[in-house]
Amino acid sequence: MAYWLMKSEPSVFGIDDLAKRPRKTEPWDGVRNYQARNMMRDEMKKGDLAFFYHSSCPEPGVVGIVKVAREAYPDESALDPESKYHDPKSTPDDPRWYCVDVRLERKLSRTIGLAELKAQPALAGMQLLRRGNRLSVMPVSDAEWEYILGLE
DNA sequence: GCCAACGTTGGC
DNA sequence: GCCAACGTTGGC
Repeated sequence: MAYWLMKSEPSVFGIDDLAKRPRKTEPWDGVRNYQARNMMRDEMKKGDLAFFYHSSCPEPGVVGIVKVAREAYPDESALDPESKYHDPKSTPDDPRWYCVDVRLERKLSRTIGLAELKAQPALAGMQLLRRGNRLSVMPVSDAEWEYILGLE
């Protein structure tokens, strides 16, 4: 079982939006970065856990835990001309983009903010904290996972 | 709104 | 294959 971190802008889709979904489950679509896609498509397994991270907002940070409910399948939003995630280079026969389904495990009791994460020497090597990091889906080590939950 | 850091695109 | 231009991300 692997651990992950997945970013979303709460003004677009936040943890409270996920909580309101039927069965608290939602396709994690719209990822348009090859590295992130490859991790979702090739490495994410059903049952894996991920931190739900709020980005581009007043208090960026980890706000909850989600579980991978369905492994990667073609991202239909790429095929939909009406979607803002539409990619004309993706076709049903040769889908370029993939998504997984995530289900809310639980909201954290509080936001564990980016500033707080940065202040932890134990997390100095975390991918999220590396300079210029822009990946929206990234792995989290077992040690990082447990340490962050210990901060809650 | 600014800007640094990337990723992608396309001409050559 | 190189690289400049451009677009996007995301913290501040």
